[in-house]
Amino acid sequence: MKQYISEQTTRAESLFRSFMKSEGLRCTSERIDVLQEVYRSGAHLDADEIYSRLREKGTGISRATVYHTLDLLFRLNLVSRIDLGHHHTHYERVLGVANHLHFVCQRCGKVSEAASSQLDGMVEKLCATHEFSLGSFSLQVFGECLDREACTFRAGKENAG
Amino acid sequence: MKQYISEQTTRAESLFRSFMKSEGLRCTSERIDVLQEVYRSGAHLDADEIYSRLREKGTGISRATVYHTLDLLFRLNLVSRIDLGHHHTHYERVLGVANHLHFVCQRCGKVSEAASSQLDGMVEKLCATHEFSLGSFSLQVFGECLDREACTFRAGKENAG
DNA sequence: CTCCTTGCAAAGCCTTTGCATTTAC
DNA sequence: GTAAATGCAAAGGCTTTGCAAGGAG
Repeated sequence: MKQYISEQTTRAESLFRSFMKSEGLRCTSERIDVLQEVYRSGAHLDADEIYSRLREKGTGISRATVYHTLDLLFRLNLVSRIDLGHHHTHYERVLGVANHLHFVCQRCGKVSEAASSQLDGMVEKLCATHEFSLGSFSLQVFGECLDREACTFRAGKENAG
Repeated sequence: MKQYISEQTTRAESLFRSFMKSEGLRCTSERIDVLQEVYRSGAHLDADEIYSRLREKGTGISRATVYHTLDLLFRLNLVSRIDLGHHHTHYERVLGVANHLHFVCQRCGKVSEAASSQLDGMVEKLCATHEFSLGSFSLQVFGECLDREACTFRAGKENAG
């Protein structure tokens, strides 16, 4: 698994470098840092979490740059935006995790994931039918954990709105 | 179609009334107004659009009440929250439109919809497997219109971020 | 050398909150 | 009559923007 993430991170980085070159944009260390943070964590982070993690690692990045870079990565379809019901955007890597969805419990706020082998194909088929070029997609399911013992997670930042 | 929407609006309203009764909450005219606005429009509106539309109709509702009510309707799974990449939440009716998804063009900002007969069943199956009780779901696909002539839509509020 | 990018701080926008008033039941 | 809901305005929190300084190509 660790191997796999590292592989996708490298792949994302090299894709990013060619995108940048073809668009006449610059590959700054800040941009690479943001890309790596999203890819290595493998979780759904919000802009502030990315900012804090990078600052903790000693990167002197600013919030403005984090937001700018996330916009850029989103436009290039290297990260996807997801709405977990917290009234602010979360970001997630695209490469290597296309076929999954999020369950958001409206009672305890917990976010869990599920993979589906069908999902990817289905979205691709729908895009083809509707003349749409697929960049990224996100599927959120809101509801409640059925396992009431598991439904206890509470943390300020992670609770459903 | 108009007949169908009206039917779903009535169904939503009566469901809403029983929910309210069972929870000991009150059916105020403001709450009914918000519910009807979302159901009758049939589109994905944001909180401010709902507020403006109701004000234009002469309803003296406040923004605070619109937000409170949308929270309530979301918790009751009568409306769903969707993220169309505009950094603020849009709302959509749940009853009668479960099996559809949104295409968001990152170039022109246009949002279009597609229905899928498989989608609903697939999400239900995944919920069952993962011990999750389905309230509502939303699927957004970000990418670009392939039909370049159609890809021209530009309007401040509706552009992709 | 150019002009893209960064960082800071301020501004902007959406959403929530506190409190007095109103209202559904 | 009483607890719940509304409305206003202010506060809060996430995101964007303007501009000077810095840096990649």
